[in-house]
Amino acid sequence: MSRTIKVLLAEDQSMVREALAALLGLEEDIEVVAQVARGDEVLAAARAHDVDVALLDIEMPGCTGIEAAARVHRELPRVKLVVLTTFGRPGYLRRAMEAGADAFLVKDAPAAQLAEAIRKVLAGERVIDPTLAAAALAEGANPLTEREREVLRAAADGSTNAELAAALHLSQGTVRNYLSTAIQKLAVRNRAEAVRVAREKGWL
Amino acid sequence: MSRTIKVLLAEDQSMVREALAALLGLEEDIEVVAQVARGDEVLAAARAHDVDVALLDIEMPGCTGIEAAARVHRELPRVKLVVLTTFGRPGYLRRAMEAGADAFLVKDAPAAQLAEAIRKVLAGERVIDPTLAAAALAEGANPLTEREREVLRAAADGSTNAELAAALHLSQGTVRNYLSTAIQKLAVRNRAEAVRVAREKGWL
DNA sequence: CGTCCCGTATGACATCTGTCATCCGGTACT
DNA sequence: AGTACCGGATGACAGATGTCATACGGGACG
Repeated sequence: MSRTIKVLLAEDQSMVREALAALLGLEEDIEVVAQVARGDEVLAAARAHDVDVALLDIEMPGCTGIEAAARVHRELPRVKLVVLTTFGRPGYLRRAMEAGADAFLVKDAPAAQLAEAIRKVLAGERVIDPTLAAAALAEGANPLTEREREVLRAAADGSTNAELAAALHLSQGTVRNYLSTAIQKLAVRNRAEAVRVAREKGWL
Repeated sequence: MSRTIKVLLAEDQSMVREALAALLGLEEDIEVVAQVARGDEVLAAARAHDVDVALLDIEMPGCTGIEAAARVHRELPRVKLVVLTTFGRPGYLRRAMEAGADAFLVKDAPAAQLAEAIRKVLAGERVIDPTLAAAALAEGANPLTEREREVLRAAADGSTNAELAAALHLSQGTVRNYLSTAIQKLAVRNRAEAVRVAREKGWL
């Protein structure tokens, strides 16, 4: 009756990627037909191998798994999308869902959930950790504007105001204004804390 | 003629841990006899299962894989130690070796190297990525004193001088002095950069 | 014994950062 | 037409941060 499920695996750490492939290889009905290590190779590989499900890590070079998910969702809407991540950040979940993901798993969930999630999304179900879903809903939307996010991202490595101003083509005063409003919105006391909190929430 | 190799797997993310177990399970001569998710459970599990090799992730709750390695090395010197990490930080390699590790692998190395490394350490060999080894030697030793490290670690989350002083039972001026010297030793321009650089080098 | 480094501390100083009020031009919604 | 919000900017001010000189007691090492 049903053929095996063709899976694309996107994860930058080869040891983890191949280990996950070995894990999925143990399942009778699942076959990993393609592996990529970069976000920007996902779409082409998914198309070339006519996969049923794409399993995407978020943190990858090239582009994030969320961006890759959005592209696949647009170009190959038939492909089911499972997003897998180290960090259970509510903002990630929200963005993954907006990008068209069908399942969202964190890497410290039991391994059995992986194959299970793949089967469920193919059956049309959505798979989301209920705790995370609650957290994502509870915390509300990202209060930062696009510019504030940019400045905060750029400030994350310890750049000074002068460097930020130069890099973003803004005046130093404007940089300080954005950081100041971001600091207030996040209810913290300096840029370093703002970066940390925004990161933790997946807003960065 | 030799029995199977008994391996202990220590890694906090269960999906990754079980995937690695699946990967090693494919090898005829290797058997994963124990899995733990915390650094502070390594020693007891290694002893209880009389393992030949312990495969240790560095980033774990309880204690780091490096600390766990040091304990096992002291208590069960017969057990070979393979340290596995996401981050190829030269300082990590150095500390792992000082803790008695026999092999040091990064997670973005090919999966085949894992089983290979396990066999090699049992044969008495040491397994280290040559590029990393060179980097570790090239960058020299950690220039920070113990106190400077502590202050930098505490400052990493965005705490202010006043909070650091209170937390570490120091005067504010002393905190500033330590941060200032750390900033100079790392040749950067503020605490945020100092934290970033020290992290990247594995000195934190 | 002298020298060096570490941990700790102070005070003074310059610079950086964060806040606030205020302004302008554009867009979007009512 | 009015209001609200965003991106962008300025100037003034207070407080935080980074630098430097200097000091003292304790190990370590020659």
